[in-house]
Amino acid sequence: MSKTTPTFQLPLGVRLDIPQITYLKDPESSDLGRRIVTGSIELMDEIGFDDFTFKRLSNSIDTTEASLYRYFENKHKLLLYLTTWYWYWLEYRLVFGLANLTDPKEKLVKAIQMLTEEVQQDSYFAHIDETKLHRIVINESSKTYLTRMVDEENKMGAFRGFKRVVALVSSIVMELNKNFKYPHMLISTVIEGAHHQRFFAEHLPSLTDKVRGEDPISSFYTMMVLQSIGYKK
Amino acid sequence: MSKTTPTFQLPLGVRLDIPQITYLKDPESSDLGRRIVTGSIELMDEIGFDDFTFKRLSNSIDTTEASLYRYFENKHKLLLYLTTWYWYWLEYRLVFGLANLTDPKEKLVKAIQMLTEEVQQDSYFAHIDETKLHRIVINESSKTYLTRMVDEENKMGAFRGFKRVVALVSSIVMELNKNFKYPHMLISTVIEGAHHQRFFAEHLPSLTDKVRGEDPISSFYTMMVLQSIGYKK
DNA sequence: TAAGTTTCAATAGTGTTACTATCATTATCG
DNA sequence: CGATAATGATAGTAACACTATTGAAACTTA
Repeated sequence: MSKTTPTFQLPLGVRLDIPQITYLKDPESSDLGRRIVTGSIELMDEIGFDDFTFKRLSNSIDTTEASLYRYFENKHKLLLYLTTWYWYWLEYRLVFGLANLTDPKEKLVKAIQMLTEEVQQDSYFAHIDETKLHRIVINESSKTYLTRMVDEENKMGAFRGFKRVVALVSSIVMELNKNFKYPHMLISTVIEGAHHQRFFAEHLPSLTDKVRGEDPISSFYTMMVLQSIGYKK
Repeated sequence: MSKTTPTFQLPLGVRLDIPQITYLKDPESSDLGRRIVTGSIELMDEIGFDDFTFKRLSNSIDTTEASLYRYFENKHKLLLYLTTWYWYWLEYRLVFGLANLTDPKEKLVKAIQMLTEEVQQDSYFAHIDETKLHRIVINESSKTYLTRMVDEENKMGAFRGFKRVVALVSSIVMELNKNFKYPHMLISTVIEGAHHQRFFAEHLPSLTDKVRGEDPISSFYTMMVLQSIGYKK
């Protein structure tokens, strides 16, 4: 037992098994590691990925640059770790949230909801602020793959988290319409689209639409999916 | 008359009026300026925005770093210039391509086509390779707004080009269904979505779908738009 | 043709970032 | 208690993103 942060037992003994390409040393394995994760979410949410540096992070969590490099090769890999964590967490919540449902339409609607809505919950996992992490995913996650290293990193499984979520929800689409030709395109469009729309709503509102009394982003994508797969009431 | 590059008269005397926030000195106003634009498209397409530096550009077009800084404040602004150019060019083509059509459905289908298909044409404008520029837009355009400076740059009109394209096509959507609640969301989803899907098709294929004998990206988004606005044959 | 003005090249220099390396110190664990 | 792993402290390097200054062409206008 560590004497500093309490070793919080994850719900149901779950442990998110993040691919190793993202880190050099598992940040879950030490107190410093967890502080790096906590602190980087805090700082990146505050100043954004571009201004985020290992120097600033080391100051804010009171350690040294050199120590950070023992856990993560560079800040890009750290972002990859954080976003991957988010996808695995989302997958976990999806599987859990859909477990008891039998009606495929209901399953799909709930899944789309979970993919597109804002994250309110907090403290599922001790040292991670999911709300802040979600904002980071909205603002920065495209930057994980829009790089020269995509192909190489992809080979090593860096994007497995995102792919699994897409595959999971696509399979529900196929339950509802087995002749649908574009399930993956549809779902990856929804996920990335919802992120961009949240960004637009905050910064470039003329690229979105506001509707009183509802979350237009969730509503729009739910409607869009059902219409696209030709769902009849 | 300049003695170096021939002063190519733009089709119909059109001149794309790119907002000034993107540049310090109009690159259309000199030979060096045009070489910067040509060379940056070439180089950025080749090595990507992240590895692209003013030093490398100055070497490749045989000028100095300092000279580049006279035209563009930094490489971010240069990317902004290039993508804005692309949006204005697209808007121009859209207006032109839809001019003779009266049936709103036909107009919408053609517009979606133009928004989502690959750019084959070339040499509309003398010193710009539109095919390479389109690849840059696909790979890098999200980076123009996913920054800390969005709000500030937006105030100064930096994203007018994108907004105008979205507004233009949204208005066609509204012609077809005046009660539709999410025209801007729909169209900005299509544009950004199509870019991402092209990227996925090349690098992360399990996030897309392939269909023999058609361009699945154009087909998917055309279908998606028509279904979403509830178009009945 | 001379003078002014714009344009660009050349060079140098600064602060910051993204690392890498080394060695001392402190926990942890068998 | 001794070994080993984890961290801290410090230093240093190469590249990058600029800024500043000066001087030479070239082009413009009187």
